[in-house]
Amino acid sequence: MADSTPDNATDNILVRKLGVSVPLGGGEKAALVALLSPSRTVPAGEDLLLEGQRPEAVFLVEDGWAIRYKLLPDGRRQVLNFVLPGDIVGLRENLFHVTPHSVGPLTDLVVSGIDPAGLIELFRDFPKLAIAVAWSAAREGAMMEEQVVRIGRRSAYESMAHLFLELLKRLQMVGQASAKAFELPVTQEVLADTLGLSVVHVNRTLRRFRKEGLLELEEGRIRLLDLEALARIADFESRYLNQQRLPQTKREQLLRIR
Amino acid sequence: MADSTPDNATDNILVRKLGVSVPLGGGEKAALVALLSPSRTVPAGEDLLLEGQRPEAVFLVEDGWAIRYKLLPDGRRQVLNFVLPGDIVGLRENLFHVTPHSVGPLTDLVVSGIDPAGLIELFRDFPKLAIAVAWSAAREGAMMEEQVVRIGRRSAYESMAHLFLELLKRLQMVGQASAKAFELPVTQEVLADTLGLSVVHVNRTLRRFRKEGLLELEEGRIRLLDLEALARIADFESRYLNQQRLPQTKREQLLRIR
DNA sequence: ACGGGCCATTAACCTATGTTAGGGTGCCGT
DNA sequence: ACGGCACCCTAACATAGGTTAATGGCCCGT
Repeated sequence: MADSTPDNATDNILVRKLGVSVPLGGGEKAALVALLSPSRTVPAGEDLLLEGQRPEAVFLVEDGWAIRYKLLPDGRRQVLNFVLPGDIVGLRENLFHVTPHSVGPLTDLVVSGIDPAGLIELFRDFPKLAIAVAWSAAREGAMMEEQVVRIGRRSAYESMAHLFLELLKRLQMVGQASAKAFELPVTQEVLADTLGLSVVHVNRTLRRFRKEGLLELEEGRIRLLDLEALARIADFESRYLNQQRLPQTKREQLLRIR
Repeated sequence: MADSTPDNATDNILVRKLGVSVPLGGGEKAALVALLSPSRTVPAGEDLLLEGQRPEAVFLVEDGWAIRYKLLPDGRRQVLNFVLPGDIVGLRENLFHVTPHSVGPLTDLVVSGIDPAGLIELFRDFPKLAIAVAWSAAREGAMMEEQVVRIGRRSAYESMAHLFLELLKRLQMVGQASAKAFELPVTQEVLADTLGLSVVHVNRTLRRFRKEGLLELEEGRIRLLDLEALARIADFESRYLNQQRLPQTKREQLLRIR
């Protein structure tokens, strides 16, 4: 849930996101904002990054959705994760001379460019920023790990519930979701390619959720009707998204399984 | 296929690995080595990191294998990736209050501790090291993406071939594999939990590979008999593992280091 | 107003993979 | 030397999820 102090509310979305892990001072905020070039809109069809190409630019997504994905030669597609407002695209990829995945918008995308060299400059003067960026990268890594578990060891029913809950939380953090509903500008095909399923089975599974009264989904808007039930089905644990500290006792419990 | 200059051959394994992306000078190498505490051996049963715990230490793995894994409450396990010699454990996790996954040795593990604060200190004096570490983290991210595609969109047959090829390449880079064979200290259950399959199906799939004369696997040693065929089956593309460094000019731009 | 896409939906059928249930081997502790 | 115990292997059967195919709605360009 986004911080609600008036001060934070007016911050740039990037500042707000990085500020979650490390409190940023005025100088840091200003320096960060100064790095951003004026925003422009990328239309829904046009990929920002293409697998196998040289990564050119680094973007901050200010509004809209995109996916990171990979294609197999026979056309199968796997969506790696969703890119939401506040996310940075292309920073990690910039360390390679060839991008390992593509990034394609699902909606029109409002982005502003970031000068990667300038960002690295900044790290020298504001080490906190380096930590904040590293933290954000680590969080992305944690989400990727959840994605592996979802696909590898959860059923379609479980993993779809898990995905919806993750999206809800992520969107709430950037102020783009209410308590239980959000815009979901995604076809069933995209869901299928995210969860490693077929379109037909995604449809079947959605039907089941609807029949059980767990969610409504129409016209690109989803409403999760029973968060408790969904979290139980998915074994959803949002810790990896907000990283609160575990209470002492629970931590002790977790120690010696298996 | 480690670099074979006598100079590199005697380098510490961490130096050797980080040096792949960014050439390191003598001062950098020495400073890095100075960070390492004397190595000790962790027995095969004892987890280095436990999901949900506070991450305490950061290790360099000097010898042996481990897995990063997650457990679901009902006991299902998903292996996220393999930790091989030269890999660092716990650095990313140190940014969180709570570790998102466990790390368990598959063999006795020779590790030496790294002082994370000291490492971050070093980044100030040797920015190249920061880039090298970031590069290594990005490479891990790329491997994780491959893991998602393997599990989500490849068949058991394809994804097992893909995994074996990835392991072959990774081990060759640290001098632990010959042209087509390597030690594989892994039960079929571990393979199953890595690929999101059942043990029985792993066994079936191995039988098929054997029958087709594509590999031999016995007593913890695997030999890939037809790399070409396996690569074709898996659509294996090793670029994400090699990732030559950026061309000079671009890199200088990025670093702004002289 | 029409045709063609794209998308959601459903039913019928199929198969890759899971589950259950065993048997065999080698190793380890007593 | 013996009984676990971990691991590999296999067969028989079960099912989650894939495939194919068809229908209908909606939007968009002409």
